[in-house]
Amino acid sequence: MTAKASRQPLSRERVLAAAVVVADAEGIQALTMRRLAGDLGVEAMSLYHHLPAKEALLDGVVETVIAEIDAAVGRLSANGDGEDWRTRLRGQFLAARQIMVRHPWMPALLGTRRAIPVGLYAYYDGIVGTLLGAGFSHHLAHRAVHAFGSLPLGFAQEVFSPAAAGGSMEADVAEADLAAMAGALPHLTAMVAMEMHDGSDPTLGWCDSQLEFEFTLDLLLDGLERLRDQNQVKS
Amino acid sequence: MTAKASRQPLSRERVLAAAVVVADAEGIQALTMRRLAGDLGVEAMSLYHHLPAKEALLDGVVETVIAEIDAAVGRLSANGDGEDWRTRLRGQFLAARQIMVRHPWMPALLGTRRAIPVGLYAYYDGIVGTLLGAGFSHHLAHRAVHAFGSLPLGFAQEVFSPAAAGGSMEADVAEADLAAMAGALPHLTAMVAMEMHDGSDPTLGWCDSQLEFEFTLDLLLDGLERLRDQNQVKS
DNA sequence: ACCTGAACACCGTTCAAGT
DNA sequence: ACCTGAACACCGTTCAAGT
Repeated sequence: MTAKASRQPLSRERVLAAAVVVADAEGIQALTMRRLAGDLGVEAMSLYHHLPAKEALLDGVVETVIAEIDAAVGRLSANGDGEDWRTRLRGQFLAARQIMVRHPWMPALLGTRRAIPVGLYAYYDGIVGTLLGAGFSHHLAHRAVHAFGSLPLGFAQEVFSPAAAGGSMEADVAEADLAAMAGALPHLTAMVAMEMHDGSDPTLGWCDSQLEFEFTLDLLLDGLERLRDQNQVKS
Repeated sequence: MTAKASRQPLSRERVLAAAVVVADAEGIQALTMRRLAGDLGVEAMSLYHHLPAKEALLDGVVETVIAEIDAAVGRLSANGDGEDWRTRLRGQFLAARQIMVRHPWMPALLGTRRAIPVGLYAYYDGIVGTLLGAGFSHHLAHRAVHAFGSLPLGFAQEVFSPAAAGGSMEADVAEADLAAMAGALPHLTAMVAMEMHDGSDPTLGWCDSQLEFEFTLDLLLDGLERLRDQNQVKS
C-alpha cells in the first residue's frame, strides 16, 4: 500500500518512524512485523537487526511519540520564561494534546507497556520543577503529579469514548443505545438531551473535546493552587 | 494447570467466569481460546457455541467485572439513603476500587474495547442522578462525569505504574533508573527522596495507593462543589 | 443442540545460509 | 554487517463431521 522506501539502509529510527506512520494510518492492530517490513521494502526478519522483538518495537514507538512531546514542550519553554506556573503547565499539556490527537492509538498502547518510557522522566522533571518554583511543597507536587494523571500527555481517561482501540468511532450506535434505554436511564438521557440542545457536545461518544479537557485541567489547577495557599498560610 | 471443570454443560456465564479466573491468575495475555477451553475441560472450538469470537469473550469479561461493580454499588445504595452526595459518590468509587484491585488487568483491557460496556450506563445514570439531586445543573453534571474520568471505576490513569499489562511490577528497576538519572532530573529525584523519607510512598512505581486515589477524588469533589455553589449564587 | 478433529490463514520468532 | 528463505510454535477461526 505504502510506496516502497528508498534504498538507504535500514535503521532503528527509520523503522520506528515507519511504524508510527502505519499506526496513524490504520491503527495499532495493523502494525505487524511482516506488514512493517513490507512498507520498508524489506523482509520481516531484517527488522530484527535493529530491534530485538516486537515488544521493543512498541516500546520504541511510544518513545518516539514521547520525544515529540518533549520537543514541543522544549520549544515552549524556550519562549515564555516569565510565565505564571498555571499558564505554563496549561500550555504544555495542551501542546501535548495536539500531538496526541494525531496519534489516537497512544493511550491504549501506553497502557500495555511494562516499563516507563524514559523520555517521560525529563518531561515530568520539568513539571515538578515548575510546581516547586511556584511554592509547592515536594509533597503537594507529588500529589499534583498523580492528580494530573494523563493530562500532561494530552489525554484523559475516556471511559465513554473507546475509539482509541483503532477503528471508526461509532457515535450513532451509542445514540441508538441511549434512545432504547431512555426509560431505564432517566438522568443520563435527560443530561444528554440538555447538552445536545446546547449543540456543542452532541454525544457522550466524543466528549473528550478541547473544552472538556480544559475544564478538567482548570478544575485541578484551581484546587491545587488553593491547597498550596492553604499550606503556606498554615506554616 | 487449573483443575478440569465438573461435567455440567458449558454456558456463556461459566466461560466468562473461567476467563476472569485466568486473567486474575496469569494476566490477560494468558487468556487464549485454547487455554481457556483446556481449563474448562473442553476443546477450543466448543467455546464458539457460546461466544461468537475472541473479541466477544473480552467484551463479556469486561461486562462481568462491570456487573460486579454494579452489584456492589447497588448494595451500597440499599443502605445509606440520607447520605450527602459527596460521601455517597466517594463510597461508590472506593467500592469500585476494591473490585478493581482484584482485576488489575481491567484498565488496559477496557482501553481496547470498541463498544461501551452496557452495564456502565446504569452506573453512570446513578451518578448523574446523585449530582442532579444535589443541585448540580445538567451541564455541570456532564462536566463532572468527564472530570471524574475513570475514578468511578476505581482506578486512575497510571502513567508511572504500568504493572497492569500483566507481569510483576518492577519498582526496583524504576529506582535504579532514577538513581542513574539523578543528575539530569534534579526536581524529580528530590521529590522522590523527600517522599521516601516520609516512608509512605516508597517509589513512583506504586503511588496509585488508596491515599493518592482519595486525594485526587477529594480534589475533584471540592472543585465541583465550589462550582455548583458559584452557579447557584449567580442565578 | 452441543462438541470435536483437521485444516487454514496469519502471527512472532529461530536459524542456517546467503552476500 | 546486513539481509533472506524456510521452518517452527502458536494464535483465532472455518468447516465438515460426529453424537
